Amino acid sequence: MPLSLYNTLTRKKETFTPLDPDNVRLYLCGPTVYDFAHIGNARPSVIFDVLTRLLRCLYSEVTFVRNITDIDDKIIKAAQENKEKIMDLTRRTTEYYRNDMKALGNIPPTQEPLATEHVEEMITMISHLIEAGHAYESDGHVLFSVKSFAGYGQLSRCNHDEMLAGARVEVAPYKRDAEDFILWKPSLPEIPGWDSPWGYGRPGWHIECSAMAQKYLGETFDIHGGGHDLIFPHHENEIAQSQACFGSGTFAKMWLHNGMVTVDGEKMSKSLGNFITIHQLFETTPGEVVRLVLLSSHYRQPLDWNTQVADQAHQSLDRFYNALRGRKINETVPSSEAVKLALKDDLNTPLAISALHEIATRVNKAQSDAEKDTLASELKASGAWLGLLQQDPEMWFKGADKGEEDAILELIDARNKARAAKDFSEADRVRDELLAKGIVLEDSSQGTSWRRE
RNA sequence: GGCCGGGUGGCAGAGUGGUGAUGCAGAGGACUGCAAAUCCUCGUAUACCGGUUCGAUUCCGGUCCUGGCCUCCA
Repeated sequence: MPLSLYNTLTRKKETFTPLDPDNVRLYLCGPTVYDFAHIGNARPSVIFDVLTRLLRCLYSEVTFVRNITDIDDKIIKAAQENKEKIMDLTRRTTEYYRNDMKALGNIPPTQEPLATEHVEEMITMISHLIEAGHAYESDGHVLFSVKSFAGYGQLSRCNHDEMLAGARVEVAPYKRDAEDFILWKPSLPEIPGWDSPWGYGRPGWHIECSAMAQKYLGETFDIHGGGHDLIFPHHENEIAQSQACFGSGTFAKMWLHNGMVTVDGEKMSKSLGNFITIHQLFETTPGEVVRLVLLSSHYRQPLDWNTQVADQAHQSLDRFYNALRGRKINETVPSSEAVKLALKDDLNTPLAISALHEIATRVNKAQSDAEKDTLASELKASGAWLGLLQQDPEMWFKGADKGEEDAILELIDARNKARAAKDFSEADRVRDELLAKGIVLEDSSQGTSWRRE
C-alpha cells in the first residue's frame, strides 16, 4: 500500500508521489520564539516527526526544514516587557524550544533556519516581486498586491471580498487594496531592522517561509505543513508570494494541516489563563505521555488536553512497558505491518496505537519466554515508528532517581522474610509503608519487583 | 455575514454500503496469603428528520448542536 495523505489544497486524500524519490522535501512552520512553546506548538512538530520517520523508511533521503521565527512584533513587545535584549530573548526561548522538542522524543529537523539569518534572501524575493508587478512600495512599506495574483485563495477557498465585508478589518492607509499584505515594513532605530532598497526596516510575517523554503528545498517541494489556523492568511500568502515569484505550479505540492489543541474544551488563550506550556507540563507529565496524547487522536481532528487524557495515556504506556519489562529484545525482529499500514493511511496514529495494544496483549498471552521476547521485540520496533516505547522499561517504572533503591530493596527483603514466616500483618505493614511513598510492589514467581505509582 | 470541519458506548477514539476496532473506567470470574500485573467473560454506542439502496453509522438533502479561520496565533 502506498502512502496517502490528505491534501488541504485539493481537500482529498492523495497518494504521495515524491518529486524526487532520492530526496523527499518537506517544510513545517516552526515557532515564533518569544516564550516557552505551548502544547499547540507541540502537535505539528510531533506529527511531522512521525511523518519524517515514515518517509525515511520509505525513501532514501528526507530533507525536513522547520524554521524559527526570531523577528516579529510579538518578540519586540515581549523583549520590551521583559526589559531584555531581543537577541537574548530569542536565543533563550529557541533553546527552550529545542529542549522541549527533544523531551517530546522528536528527531531534530535536517535544517532549522532562523528568519534573521535570511533577510537578504527575503529582500531579493521582495525585489523580484516589485519588478514583476506583484508588489509595490508605499509609505516605507512594501505590500503584496493580492489582485495581481490570480491564484489567490486556492488553499483557503476564501472569497476575500466577502470575508473582508464580514470581518470589517480596518484598512491601513498605505494599502491600495484592503487584502494586500505586508512584505516589508519600516523599523525605528531602537527596533531591529536591516537596510533595504526601501529603507531601514524588517520583513513581514509571511515572506520568511517563502524565502527559506526556496533556499533549502528549492522552488518546488513535496509537503508543507502547519496548524489549521495558518491556512489563512499565512499559507495563502506564502503561496501567493512564491508562485508570483517563481511561477505557477511552484511551491508545495501537498499541504498538511493539523487540528487545533484545546484545553479542558476551550481554546487556549492568555486571557482565559488556560495557556499550557510544554515546559510547565513536563513538571508533572513525562514527555512520552505528552507525545502519546498528541498522537492518540487523528492529526486533522481537534484535540483536547485535560488531565483525564493525560492519565489515560500514562496508563497505556504502563501497559506497553509492562509488556516489554524483563524481555530480551531482538533488534532484528521487524515492526508490525498493521502499524505501518495505519500510518501510511494519512498518518492514522490512533489506529497504529490500537495495533500496539494488540501486540501487547499477545505478549501477555504468549506461553513461552521465547515467544514473549519475539513479540516484545515487535512491539518495541513498532513503537519506534511513532517515536514511542524506546526507553528502558525499568527506567520508565522506577525513574532515573536510583538514590533510594537500596532502602526499598531492604524493605522488600524484610517483607519477604515476614511472608516466609507467614507474618502477613508485618508483610502488609511494609507494603503500606512503601505505598505511602508511592512505591507499588508486585510479587511474582520470579520474586518481588517495584515501581512508582 | 463568508469559508472550512465535527457530532460513534461512562470517557478517549478508529474503521466500514451488509448488525461497530482499540484503550481506560465499570461488573463478574481465574490467579494471589492479600495485592499488583495478567488472562477470561460482560455493555441492544453511530445527534435528529427525510432520500437513494435489497440494505446506511458510512452516500445525498435538511434540522439541531458544536469547533476553527476571516485580527497575532501551531
